[in-house]
Amino acid sequence: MTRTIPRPPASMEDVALDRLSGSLGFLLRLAQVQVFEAFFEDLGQYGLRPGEFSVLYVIHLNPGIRQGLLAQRLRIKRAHMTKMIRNFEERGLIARRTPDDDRRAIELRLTPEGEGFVSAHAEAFFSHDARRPTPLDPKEQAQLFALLQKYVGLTPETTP
Amino acid sequence: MTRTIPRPPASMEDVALDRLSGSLGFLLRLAQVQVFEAFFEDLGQYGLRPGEFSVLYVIHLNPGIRQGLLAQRLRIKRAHMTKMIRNFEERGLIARRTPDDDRRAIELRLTPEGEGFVSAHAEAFFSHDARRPTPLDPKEQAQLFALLQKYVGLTPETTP
DNA sequence: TATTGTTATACTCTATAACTATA
DNA sequence: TATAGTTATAGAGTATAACAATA
Repeated sequence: MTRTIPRPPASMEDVALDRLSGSLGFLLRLAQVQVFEAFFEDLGQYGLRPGEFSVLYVIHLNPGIRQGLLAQRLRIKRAHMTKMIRNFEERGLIARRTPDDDRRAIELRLTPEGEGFVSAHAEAFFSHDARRPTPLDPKEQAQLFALLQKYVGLTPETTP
Repeated sequence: MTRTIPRPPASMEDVALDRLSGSLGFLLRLAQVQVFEAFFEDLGQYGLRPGEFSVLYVIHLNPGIRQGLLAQRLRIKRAHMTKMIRNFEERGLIARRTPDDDRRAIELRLTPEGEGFVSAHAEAFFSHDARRPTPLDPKEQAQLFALLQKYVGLTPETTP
């Protein structure tokens, strides 16, 4: 019986991960880093950030949506949403309005400039996934989408 | 032809996401927030954080691994890894050693305390996924793992 | 009393670049 | 000249709690 003295790994492929490669959180993190890296490489030059674009896009789809509901849906903390929204307002991309029936609330809409920003970048944003070569074939990609959507409790709206 | 005036959404389910629900980055973010929330709810009381545990676990599996290689494998920035490692050293969980053949480098090993920490928490950490009820059945979960592993370029080590 | 949004603070992680000591 | 790790700084995102205005 020979006991192997472990030699330190010399390259990334050498590094043992064992059960870590079966941890959902770990895999999601690696995947997200990879996706974001590709995203910035591709679209960072336009000053387009995924979180920001998502917020504007959802306001575009849901004119008059309240800040809190937007934060809840996108899983962004209310306090952070306040800062993002103020930033957008300063850039002239959104307009805020207090509705008469609840003067605590704030309804959000895109300004014409905001609509312009969204339509100018929507194609680049949404076709990004498709343009990137991935190790997954189209069928596997569709499966991955479906599983993630189910996992997070979203019914696929794009493929009804 | 009636043109519907869009009414602001009143609840999360009402919020239209359209093509956003087909964006990989968006889905990964939602999934990760969900997983991390569940993780902290479950294991936060032990001061166990996913990133930290992963680092210790990988050192445990790969004694003598260099800091840079560790950072590369876990996709943690080198500058940030320096801080994490120093923190672990201050807590007595890891030991650093400069090898003779390359005095620039630093080899990392767990101290007995570090080994104790890892073995004390490994079961809780790795069984976390399994204990959590998810909307996915076991077969779907296995599929999701396999697809994510393939996406990030990991061969499944746990199920060879 | 509870809710909507705001403010303030602190912490984590990231991004970047300049620095040291070795090679 | 290049590499391994360090330091410093700035920024994004998050977590938390206290607060004002309104319901």
